[in-house]
Amino acid sequence: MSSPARPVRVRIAPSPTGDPHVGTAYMALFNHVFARQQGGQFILRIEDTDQTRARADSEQMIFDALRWLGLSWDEGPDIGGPYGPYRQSERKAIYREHVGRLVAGGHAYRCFCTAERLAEVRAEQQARKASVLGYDRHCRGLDRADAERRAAAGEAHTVRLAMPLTGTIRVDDRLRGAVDFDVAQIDDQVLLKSDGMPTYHLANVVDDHLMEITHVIRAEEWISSTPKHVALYQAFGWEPPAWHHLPLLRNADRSKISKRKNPVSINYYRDVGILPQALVNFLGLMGWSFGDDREKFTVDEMVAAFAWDKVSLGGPVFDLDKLTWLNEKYLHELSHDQLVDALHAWRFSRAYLLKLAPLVRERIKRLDELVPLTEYFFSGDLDYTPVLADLAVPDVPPAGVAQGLLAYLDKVEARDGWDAAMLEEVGRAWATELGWKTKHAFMVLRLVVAARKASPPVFDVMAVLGKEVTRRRLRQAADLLARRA
RNA sequence: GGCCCCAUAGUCUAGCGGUUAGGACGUCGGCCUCUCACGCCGAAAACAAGGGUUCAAGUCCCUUUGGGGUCACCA
Repeated sequence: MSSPARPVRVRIAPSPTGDPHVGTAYMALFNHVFARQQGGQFILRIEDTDQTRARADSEQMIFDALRWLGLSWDEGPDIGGPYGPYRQSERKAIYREHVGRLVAGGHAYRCFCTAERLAEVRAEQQARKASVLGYDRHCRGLDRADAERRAAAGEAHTVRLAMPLTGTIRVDDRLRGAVDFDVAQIDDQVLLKSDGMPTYHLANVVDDHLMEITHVIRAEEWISSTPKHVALYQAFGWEPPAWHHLPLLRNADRSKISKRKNPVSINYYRDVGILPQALVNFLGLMGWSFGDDREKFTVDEMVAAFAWDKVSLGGPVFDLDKLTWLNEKYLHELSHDQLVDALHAWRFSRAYLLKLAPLVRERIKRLDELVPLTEYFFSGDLDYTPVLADLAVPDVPPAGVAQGLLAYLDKVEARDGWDAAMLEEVGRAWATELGWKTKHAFMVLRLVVAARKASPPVFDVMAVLGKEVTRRRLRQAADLLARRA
């Protein structure tokens, strides 16, 4: 922004820790639109520095979901580019070298504090209701040569940023104006973890600089860590990008959108038959408008009309009803041919029927029984009213059943992949743990996913139904049971 | 709790000192119609509160209230 000749380069940096998130799509849309309008580049960078949370199939799902939405990128791990690698786990040497520079310059220091000590410090601060929580800078005063010796000897440690001790740091947010932070509020952030991986803060600053990112367009939740990033830019002697913090998508209760309260996986919307152009359009309506009454528009139209001053900062509630209305508009616009294509891409494909075939083959006496038998595979939310009485486990109150269902969900989500064997393995362990007979436990699951007492093996049903729809049904049923209690 | 952000109907939003505060979703009513849906017409529904500034405040400033975010070897 400071030198107008510099081409606009923006990025999104999702971490592959689960399902492709609508928040990722939301940020991708605004980055993509701005880059295209400015004739710049949009970069996709994978922030996979947390090995404990990384999920094997997650990265590919992010690519697929964004492609499905039509939000293309110019550089990324899958297509390469002149600023690669675009996967942070492949850039460890770069971060290490930069941290070395910081330490040498006195802008960072090695910290040998154990997780236990940090927990104690935190507990102590909470106990005395300290106004400012955070690291107590215990290792900041360590003799430098001594610290280097300990590190060289292999002693486990992290590297922390030595924040300025007095003064304020100004974040010039392009959407809100200047935001000042008192450095007394900010502790010495870990830059390099003891496993040698960088934290987000370090990796993000180093990569944004090296990749020549000009505008950081990200969610509002980052705004309070931005002063740390600004301090890092200062420590490196680099010029920070232009900051744009967009509002957070919200649940109906206005908290930050979360899977506990709202479907957040892009795959969910795909699986219940939302068209990609409707989802993208809807996301464009969240926090942005043409300035007139236009609500239905394409990405191209948004690119043509985009302006930062048309962004509103109140956190928008993600309203499924309005998304559905928009989807209806797009659906009605399709030709018969296109409708059939959409249905085919959704569930009426040979591939999907092939998944259904083994489940129904022995259960139908005539072909005309297929549809009534498999209706719940082609439905979104189910109506549990007819089976409400059966949706129970002997001697367990409804609230307990609800909790049990959510517990199953948690266990299953902690695992990679989605197949019947895994689902059953988790299911058996879960039933044992709760002390529920498998017969009862599995019947409840069956009623949740199929809303009927007769179905193919429940874990096969869940496998074909997919994670998103299964998750939603478990939550809906749990909510229903919790409300009855 | 500290710090930071935000504030027009239940929801998404227009408004950028002078408007009967506009549009959309949802809700309700009606029309159309063999049914349903679509479509069309209509209704109820908002400037969080209090102080300023100004001839004039939804619009500018302050305070309060409310909501949110953040305070990890997660991003």
